[in-house]
Amino acid sequence: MKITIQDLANHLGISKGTVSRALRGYADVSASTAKRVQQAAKELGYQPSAVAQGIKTGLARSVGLILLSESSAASPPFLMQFINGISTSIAKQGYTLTVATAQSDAEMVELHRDLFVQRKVDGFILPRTTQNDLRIQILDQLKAPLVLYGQTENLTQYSWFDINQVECFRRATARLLAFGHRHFAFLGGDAPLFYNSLRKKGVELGIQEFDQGEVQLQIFENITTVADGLECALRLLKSTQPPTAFLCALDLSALGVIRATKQLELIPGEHISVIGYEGIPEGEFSEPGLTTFEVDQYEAGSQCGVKLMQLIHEKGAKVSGTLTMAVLLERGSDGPVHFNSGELATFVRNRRRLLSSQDTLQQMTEKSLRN
Amino acid sequence: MKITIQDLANHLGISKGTVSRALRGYADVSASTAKRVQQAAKELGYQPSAVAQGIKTGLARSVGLILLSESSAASPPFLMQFINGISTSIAKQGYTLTVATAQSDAEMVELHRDLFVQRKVDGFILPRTTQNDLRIQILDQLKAPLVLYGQTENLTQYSWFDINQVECFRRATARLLAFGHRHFAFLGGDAPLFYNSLRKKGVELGIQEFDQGEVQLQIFENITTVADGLECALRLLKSTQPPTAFLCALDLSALGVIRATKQLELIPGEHISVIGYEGIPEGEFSEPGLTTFEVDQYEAGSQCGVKLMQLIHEKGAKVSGTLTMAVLLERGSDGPVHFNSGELATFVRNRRRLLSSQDTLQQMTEKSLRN
DNA sequence: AAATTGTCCAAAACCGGTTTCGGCAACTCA
DNA sequence: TGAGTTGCCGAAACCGGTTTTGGACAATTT
Repeated sequence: MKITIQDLANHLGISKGTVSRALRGYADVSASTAKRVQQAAKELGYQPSAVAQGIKTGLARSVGLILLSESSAASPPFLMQFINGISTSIAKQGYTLTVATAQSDAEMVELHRDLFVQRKVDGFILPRTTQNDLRIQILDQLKAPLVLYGQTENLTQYSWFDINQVECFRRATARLLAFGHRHFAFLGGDAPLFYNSLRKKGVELGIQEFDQGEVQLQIFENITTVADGLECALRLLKSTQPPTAFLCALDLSALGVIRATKQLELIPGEHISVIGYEGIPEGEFSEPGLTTFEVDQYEAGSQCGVKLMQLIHEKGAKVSGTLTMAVLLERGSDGPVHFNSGELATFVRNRRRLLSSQDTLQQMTEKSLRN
Repeated sequence: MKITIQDLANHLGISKGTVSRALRGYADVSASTAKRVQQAAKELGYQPSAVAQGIKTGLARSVGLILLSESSAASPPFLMQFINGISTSIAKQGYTLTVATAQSDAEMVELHRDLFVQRKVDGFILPRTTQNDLRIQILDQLKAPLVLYGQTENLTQYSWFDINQVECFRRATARLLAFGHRHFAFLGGDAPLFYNSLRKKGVELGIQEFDQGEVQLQIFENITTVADGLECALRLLKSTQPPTAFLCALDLSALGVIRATKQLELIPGEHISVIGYEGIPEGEFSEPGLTTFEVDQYEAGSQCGVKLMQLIHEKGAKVSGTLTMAVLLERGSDGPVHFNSGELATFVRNRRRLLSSQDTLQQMTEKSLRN
């Protein structure tokens, strides 16, 4: 049913070796036969089987991306654009992307090993790197080509791509300090992941450079969803020493903070400042828009793909790391300090009192409007 | 470097044919040698090359999922869970998922053809089906196994899985009619996709069954994002005959509607009703929670995977379609009718007047609170 | 004791490509 | 004209598996 190289050779009355050489553009085949073969291949819709090719070359022409199947709801929002970037960048060389999901960290490591040993993939892209990444260890043993999206320890041995998150958060902190803020909260993300330490370091660096001894910083970890951010911010804002500036490792938690301000009828960008990181689409439509660093996830995937292609194809290719910047989108969720921490606490207290009385007022107003 | 079956055979002093038969569990190999081989394979970490296996069996042991790389922002939210479902369901039989992205509809068709002709995949899962799906046509020609996630015309020839979306929207409509609503808006999604016609049909069916001649229905299409929903709902609510009930083909647009009510200080579930479809996580955290049909995307992917495995492996396997229901999550965004359309229009008009005057009031209040 | 059967495995063919090798014919050059 | 190139292509080996074939030997039957 499917046409093979032998079929094509018979059809043309030449040997399959010649067909192969003609299609791969070898010199020792006459221009006329080469043309004839290519013509016939197109007409009959012949394309060599990647499987059969792979057996000789030892390559599967596919790269692996293995995700932890987080049973909890959604996956990191960046993923689809990242996948898109990878697959389009590797498509040029006839490569495809193999996506698998693991249910646990242990299975994640096994999957990497198995896919490579079975030659289903020629290399891996590793997102969400940790300090001491088990995936890297096993792939090192197997001498499997890999590219990190993110950083880790002993970075010089690997190819990697990352955003300079330290610098992003240093700048965000400096910006808020310049706005006059002195009470900060850092809502960190997944504690085990390397990015989290980088973003935290950026905040600490920013404060350290300013260094007036009057800056307060509260640090939280594992604030990864809107709900987490909402809860954390509510708690903080109701405290006696609320932060006036929220630095969020993730846009999702930043959106949670904004939602918290809504509940307390505070105005982000005025009463408090919030800065996020990642640039997810929802950030544009919140009220006010979320000030955040926009990461080009497509570009990230694309670069990882290109680096991996180099490692796989260019013999003795050097590993290379790339650090780029994300762009700060200045939207409305941050601005000059309005209250200091104490004033904010008082303001919130009054607001809450007002809100509970308004509830009854609201009902009365509506009744009157209806008539 | 990588160990082959020949290496293993030499190491054991037997022929590679015997090794192969031992590992694949053939009967004509003594129990003792079988054990010895399996033992050695484990110790040396031997796993047969999927590529080499594929050449004999003609199978790549991978299924394809090709996505349209929508340059615009995010991808359909359902995707990651769906991918997760596919890949875990096919992993049992040693299959992996090959994901590729196309930049246009034409490239989408080409990619399907090429991946199959090159034997990179053994079959496809087709999400986001359209009325006259070009992917199906080309795969039919190639006799490629395929499973639809969604429906299309001439459905009996294919395996497919879908949610009974007609019934979902019929029920949603009946529910809102029972709540007393008479003015409806249906915010449709991607017009070319088949799901859109199904959901619209459900709404029309629901109204038709009620059939009192007093029901108004406005239909819109291509409302696919929060921003779209927001804009559309604002326009409608400010009109002279606003709908009191919004049936949204997508949760995202439903969230946009809720956001519109916020701007007008209307209360969803009280002043108006909104029902969505899909059950994305954000729907839980909106205020109030979004009433919606929760679709188990993991299960959908899983079922598609299972069906495709049957088509690929069981010779002469029958195609099969499966229709399941989504569960209605009754959260707060819908409820008994409060205003009729005319009353709502008046209410909105007054609210807007109030809001613009409040803006100045607000500023004064704050000033006084600060002192 | 000869014939038959069954057990187990080595050898070889095969899958669909790629690449090496070698040979024929046509050309070049002294 | 004869030796050495060169251009072109068929034949064959190879990649790493699977599967078929066939044969050696032991165990059973007649």
